[in-house]
Amino acid sequence: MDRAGAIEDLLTRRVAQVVESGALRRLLAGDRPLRVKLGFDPTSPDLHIGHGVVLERLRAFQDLGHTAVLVVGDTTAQIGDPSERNTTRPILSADEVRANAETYLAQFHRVVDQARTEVRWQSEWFDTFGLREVFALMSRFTLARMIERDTFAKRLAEGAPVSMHETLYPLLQAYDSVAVQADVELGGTDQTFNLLVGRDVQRDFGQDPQQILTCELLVGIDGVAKMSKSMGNAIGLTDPPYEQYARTMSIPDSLLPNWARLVTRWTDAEAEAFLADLAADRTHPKAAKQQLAREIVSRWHSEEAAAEAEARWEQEVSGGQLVSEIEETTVTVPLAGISLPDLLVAAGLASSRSVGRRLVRQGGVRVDGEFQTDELRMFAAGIDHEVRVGKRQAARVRLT
RNA sequence: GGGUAGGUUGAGCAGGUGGUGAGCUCCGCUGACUGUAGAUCAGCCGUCUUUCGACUGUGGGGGUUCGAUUCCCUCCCUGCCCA
Repeated sequence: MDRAGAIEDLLTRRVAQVVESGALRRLLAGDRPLRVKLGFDPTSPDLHIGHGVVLERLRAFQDLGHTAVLVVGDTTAQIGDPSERNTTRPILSADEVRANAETYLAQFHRVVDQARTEVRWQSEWFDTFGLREVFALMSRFTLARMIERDTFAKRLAEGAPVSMHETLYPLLQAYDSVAVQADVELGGTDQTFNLLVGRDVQRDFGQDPQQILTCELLVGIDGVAKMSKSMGNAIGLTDPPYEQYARTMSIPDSLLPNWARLVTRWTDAEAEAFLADLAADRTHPKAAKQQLAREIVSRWHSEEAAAEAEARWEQEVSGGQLVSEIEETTVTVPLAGISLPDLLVAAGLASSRSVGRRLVRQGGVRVDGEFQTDELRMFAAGIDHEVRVGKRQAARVRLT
């Protein structure tokens, strides 16, 4: 791909919106290496494949000779991004923040070139930020402007609490752009408001406002909310191959377009062809999803890992035979033996004895392949058992 | 500061002004069906209990009472109105 084509691709592929695309095009056409900012809060360090979309755009900037500027939000982490619903966040210790940042960076550099990345910590400028500076920052913004933001507006309408310090979050993130002199900032569409505030604040500090490029959001495996670790609907970049494969297979069919366009290495033409075949019934939805799952695992692990994961999934889930390696637990059995519900609890397959009893009654428990009906069955020490609950959970239990 | 409405099991609610709140909808779990899921259907969905039952739970703490989710005191948290 030539440079013009690469620029075009950068500005359109998986991109939701470019603020002032004309201005960004002129910057990209110039000789000056641009400073392309991306911020993250070191609250939860694990990246998921939805983040991959933004990282890949950042990498595309690098490939055109620009510099990635990663801002570690060690200050704003203590507020919590208001675009997440949860208001209460634990205050992290400095050590936790550092550890999270390290984990994050290791995953980040799987996509983004380390050599052309500048890592900056917010505390660098915010630790010496005085009340005067806070005043200056706040005075340039109005309450009306702040509460027009959709998440605040929504919470206010619902009668949910909005804390004052949360309104500070966008301002602090915006000031980061001043501190690192960002030319461009990237983010998901949920970051649009924060990114726009950055432009205003930069103008106030005499800088040219940054250009903004937002990426399409990936919908989580529940098919409803955007992918997020805290929602439990995410696939982590470092999740093991089988995990990634199986979780991809569990997405609803309706999500295939969203995923095919965002999380594959396919070109737009390839993705559209894939979707056209699906729509015209030339591809079975299951086969299509398997193709997608293979692509995801291949991308983050390897083709071999993807093939293995698929073979295992076919056997275990599709074929209904869970035979693979299972976690092994050792349980010390009292002289009288251990009852089935206790065994389930000890193996971590039930949260309480009552739950264990219910599972047995509902016919969801198998021991060594046999469905169990007697919730009072006792097990003696010395014999190991393979215990399964439902289709997914299993443990090998060593009784001593 | 004044007023007012609230805080009930993971979430959202109902109920409840002294005589047993485990009731609903989500979520979740198990089974059936399928194409793995989803959808649909059936069941379950506080803890303990060989099933008879027992215990815990209505923001925290204290009080009155034979008995408190209910009455009283106090503290914490949230919405709205007024200033």
